[in-house]
Amino acid sequence: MSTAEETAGGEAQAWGEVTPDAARRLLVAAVEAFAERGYHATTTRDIAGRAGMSPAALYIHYKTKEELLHRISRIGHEKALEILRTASRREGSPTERLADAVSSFVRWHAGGRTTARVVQYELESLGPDARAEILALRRKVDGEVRGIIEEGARSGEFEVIDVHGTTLAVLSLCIDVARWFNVDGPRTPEQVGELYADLVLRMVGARGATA
Amino acid sequence: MSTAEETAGGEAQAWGEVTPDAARRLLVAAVEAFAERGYHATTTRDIAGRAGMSPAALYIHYKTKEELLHRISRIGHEKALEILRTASRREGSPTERLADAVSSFVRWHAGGRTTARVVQYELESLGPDARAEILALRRKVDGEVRGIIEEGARSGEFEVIDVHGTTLAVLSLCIDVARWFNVDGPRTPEQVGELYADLVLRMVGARGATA
DNA sequence: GGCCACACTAAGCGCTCGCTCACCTTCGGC
DNA sequence: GCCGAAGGTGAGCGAGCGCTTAGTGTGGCC
Repeated sequence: MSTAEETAGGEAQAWGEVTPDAARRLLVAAVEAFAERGYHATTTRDIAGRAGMSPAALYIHYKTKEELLHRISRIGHEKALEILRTASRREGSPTERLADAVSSFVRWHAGGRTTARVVQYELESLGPDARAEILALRRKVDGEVRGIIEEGARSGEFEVIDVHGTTLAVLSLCIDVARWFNVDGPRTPEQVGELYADLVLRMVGARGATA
Repeated sequence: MSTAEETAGGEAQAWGEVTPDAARRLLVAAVEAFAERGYHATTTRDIAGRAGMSPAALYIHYKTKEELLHRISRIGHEKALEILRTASRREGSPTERLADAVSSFVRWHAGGRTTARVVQYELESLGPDARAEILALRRKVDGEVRGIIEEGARSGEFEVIDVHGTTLAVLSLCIDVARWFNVDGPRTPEQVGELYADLVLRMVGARGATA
């Protein structure tokens, strides 16, 4: 924990870019509500209430309830993509970069579980246009991970039979952390990140994976 | 595809035990609707319509919409548990049994994706009592997989640092198949099952995992 | 053939949903 | 000190929700 914002109820630092203050409070309230109950089970009255406002206030800053989900989903996916890009483009062997990518991606899913849940599991609540936009971002996310695995396979550093399938599995493993991770559980996000990096290196047959 | 029931729209054979006929049709309709749109976004009118009945017909066979979800969830979890128990209790080394468990568990999640989605992702839509009952079943599911991994670790056949964490990851990997698997995609459930069995054997450091 | 239990429907109740609208504050600029 | 824009509220709209109720067909049993 390097900053105070990472404590319970936090994650808010990620939304610093959202500008009028009231709009940000509504967005954060929506993230919490969507993560707790799901998009369809959340009412606009609940969101406004959490933000300390009347139900009508929501519609000053957002056209519809769906626009809230869309905004959350886009910002979240951009953040996820940025995390993987940073890991992918740093210096180092494919092994090091894959371990870095997995551990930081997992840390984000565990530590920011509230946000990650909405981002990863409420995709289908979006309308067709918004969903298409988000799916394009997801393909880029896939591409970053596949790139590292492909490189390791080409160089002989990894032993992978099915690059596409393995990429899918690695991402799936990381994403599902948002479903089961429990803040009050026995593991910190850092510990899960480390464990998962090790497991993934084993999956790709990286030489020197923890024996 | 060994039987006609496994074709599109199928999965229905799994509900053979549900009687009378109308109650089963409603249950199958509910599974499809919940999987497509989620529990909260599904209306009782939609379920009844899919089953070719009037909205009121639902309440002859089920007390509430939630009872439908509860029934689906319980039957599904029992089926999942049965699959893992069969693999866990057969003869063979931990390696063989783990490969069998993962490949059959994954086949179920991919082939019966509709059902598996509801079973795995609509848990939180249940009320407290029903959820507690289902969570007990999930702990048994965990136990079956952990048992195999523990045995392999004890005998030295596997190289596992964190048995609990690895069990969690293996199950997570299998379960998430229900989220991403696409019937029209390039892989059959059998192929995904095989791929995943290999990946999991690598994760546990099984000797003789595909090199 | 009369009767009842059962499965089902048409209509609709009470409620809550997403969202709107008329109105009220607050505040910087002149 | 007045003014308009920006940000907010209270009340309430039409719609659709989960679920109920009164009534309808139908098949098996004596």
